[in-house]
Amino acid sequence: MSEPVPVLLTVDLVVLSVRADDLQVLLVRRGIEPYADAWALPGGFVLDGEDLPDAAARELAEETGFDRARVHVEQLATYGAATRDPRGRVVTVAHLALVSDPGEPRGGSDAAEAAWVPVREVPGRELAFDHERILADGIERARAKLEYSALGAALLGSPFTVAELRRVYEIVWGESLDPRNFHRKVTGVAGFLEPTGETRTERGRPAALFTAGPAGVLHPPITRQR
Amino acid sequence: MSEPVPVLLTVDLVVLSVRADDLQVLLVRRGIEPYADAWALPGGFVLDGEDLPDAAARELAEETGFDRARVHVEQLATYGAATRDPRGRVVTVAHLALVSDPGEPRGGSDAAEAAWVPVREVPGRELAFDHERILADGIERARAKLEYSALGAALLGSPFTVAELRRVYEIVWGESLDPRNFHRKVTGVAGFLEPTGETRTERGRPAALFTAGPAGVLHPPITRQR
DNA sequence: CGGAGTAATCGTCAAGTTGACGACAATCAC
DNA sequence: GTGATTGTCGTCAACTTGACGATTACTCCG
Repeated sequence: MSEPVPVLLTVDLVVLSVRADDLQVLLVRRGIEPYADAWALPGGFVLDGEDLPDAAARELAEETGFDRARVHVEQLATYGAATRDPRGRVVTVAHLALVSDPGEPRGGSDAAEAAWVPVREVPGRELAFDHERILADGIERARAKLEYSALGAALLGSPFTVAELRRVYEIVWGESLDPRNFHRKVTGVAGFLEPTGETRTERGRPAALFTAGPAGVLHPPITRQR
Repeated sequence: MSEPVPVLLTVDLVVLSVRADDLQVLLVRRGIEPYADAWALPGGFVLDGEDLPDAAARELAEETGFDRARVHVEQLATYGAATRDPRGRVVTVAHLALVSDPGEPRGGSDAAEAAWVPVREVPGRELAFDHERILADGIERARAKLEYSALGAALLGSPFTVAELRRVYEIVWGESLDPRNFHRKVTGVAGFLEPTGETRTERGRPAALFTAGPAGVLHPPITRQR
């Protein structure tokens, strides 16, 4: 019959950001066994009495200094293969965090070292545990949600221009988008972009500035190629 | 510092089916404390050495007799509020299962009683733990995934007619769909429906029979009203 | 057998959306 | 000023959607 088996519970974070014209993920170098010196997703044990969203927000704050108000964090999936951690039964609830470019990461308490790594360079490095799979799932979730949600803005500081938003889509999806059609699309969906009335000039004609609007979902969605 | 806290791990199942022209969920009456005699989602503890998908499939088989080959099961989300179970720290990994009408449920081992309940009648019954929230999340997931995935077929026996599939959409979404446009849409998306060449007659003109095609995602999606 | 009833399927048309791309606007560097 | 650069607006054909008429192929009943 069902015997309850105690497990250890962790939260791991797929922290994505668009930096240096690239989709990057925050990795930490593990200081302790198992997988000492290997790169891994930031994360840690869920503390006594702590809810999962709290644990994820706490780990994110420890690693990046971001507080939960400024970033998007959502639960991704839970990974519980019996053999995923050699120490025993450790189950992790992975979360996806999208942050705007935070500059250099703060060294966290558990982490010997933290670094932003372009996601396309990750397959070269061996990540600890099943973190490569978790990362792949997180990236796919982010790509998919850009289509129908207002998450692109979470990867940008506020306010932002339509061109900056388009660049986020292009970088995350890895395909180029027509500036005119993208502009028509995002400005045409009610509640998606909130015009500030301000403009910002960098090169060329000044661009209007927007903040994320109240619409959580985009209907109809912005479609990527198949 | 982070002290690992052992937790007990369960899997709970939101088992949905379209029966008697209604979206129904499989509930069990709890035989033991806490929440003895209350209705709850079927589920149970993850066993030693058991992976999460295996645990979910095992629980599903125990409650419904369905084997995993014939149903769609996917991980839904993980619920871990510290106070969700009065016995202590119990974290549950909820799964969504979509099954074709299985007739009456088998009484499971843990469950004193099992019953199919129309989802719209659930708010009247107090479900154990946070199961009401889990159920709501499962229903919303099912509704959303019908739009862009081939999951509708998982709620039907095989083969099925276009009208049966449309009825599934109407029941799950709670809105009526134009038969002609629906037919055009689903037969027009490549790889979605596989014609068997057979027909079935009930009333009126015989309907062509289909099986689910190889396409996992529908592009463009079938949209429901907003 | 000949309707009447019922449901499946095909067609049509206007309205809306998309993709491709031309044109113009508003800035900066010189 | 001129040219380079980028943002924004417009246009047009191709496609998709929503509404709905028409036809087809059965069963049932007299």
